[in-house]
Amino acid sequence: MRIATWNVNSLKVRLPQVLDWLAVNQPDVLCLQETKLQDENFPITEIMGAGYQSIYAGQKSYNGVALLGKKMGSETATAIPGLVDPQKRVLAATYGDVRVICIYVPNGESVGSDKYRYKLDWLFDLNKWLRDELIKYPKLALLGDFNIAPEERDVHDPILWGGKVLFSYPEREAFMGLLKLGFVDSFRLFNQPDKSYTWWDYRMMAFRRNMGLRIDHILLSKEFASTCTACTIDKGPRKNERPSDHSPVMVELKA
DNA sequence: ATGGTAGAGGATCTA
Repeated sequence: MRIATWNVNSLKVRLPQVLDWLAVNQPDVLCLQETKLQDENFPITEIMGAGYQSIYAGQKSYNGVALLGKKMGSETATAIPGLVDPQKRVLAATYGDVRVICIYVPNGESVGSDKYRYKLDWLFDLNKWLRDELIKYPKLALLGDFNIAPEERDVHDPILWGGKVLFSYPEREAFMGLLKLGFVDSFRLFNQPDKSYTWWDYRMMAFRRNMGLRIDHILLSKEFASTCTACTIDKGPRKNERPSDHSPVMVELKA
């Protein structure tokens, strides 16, 4: 089984790249973030043409998440239970005995801002919800754009980024809080190239200079992680014309 | 101290 995540920064612009990527990589489930599409505009027909079923939760202009599956998912959830939030950042569905939770964690803007507070509160509510989900679903994948670089080696310049949003201690503690629930960072189960990142700013030729951060993650429940055979970042799409600023990440799992 | 780019939508807001 293959499960992948990709922040596409507008599915309208990136649809041809997503269809190409699906054809080459054939994931069983692809999680998308920042679709920036209202539900009535979701390209279900084009995606069906590539052999995938769509589940989506979108809004105008911002945010928006989707799950593309070779089979249709069930038990769909479009928000953290009990959290009233007009921002579409969560989408969960069950594929066979596998629970997939796609998240687009708030960016946080800058440390100390209202959006930063919202991010930390949101992460607290996510943590609370996932305690129950882990009990309910032994095979659980939590993946998406976390907007957090957990460790120094996940940041091209940890001195420059020290204390800044995406790498501040409260955010990194919230990430560690998810690991403490029993999730495993699948990327670190394997030897990886040095300076592996998933996001590069569009500005200052950051990609060419590999000035990136690893902020897109695939966390697996312990039982599920024991079946994981690979986790890879695909830098290819970031080299496309009109690329997303994020690269896809994918895990492979035994049977 | 602040710019640089991209996307949505039609002036800014968000990232």
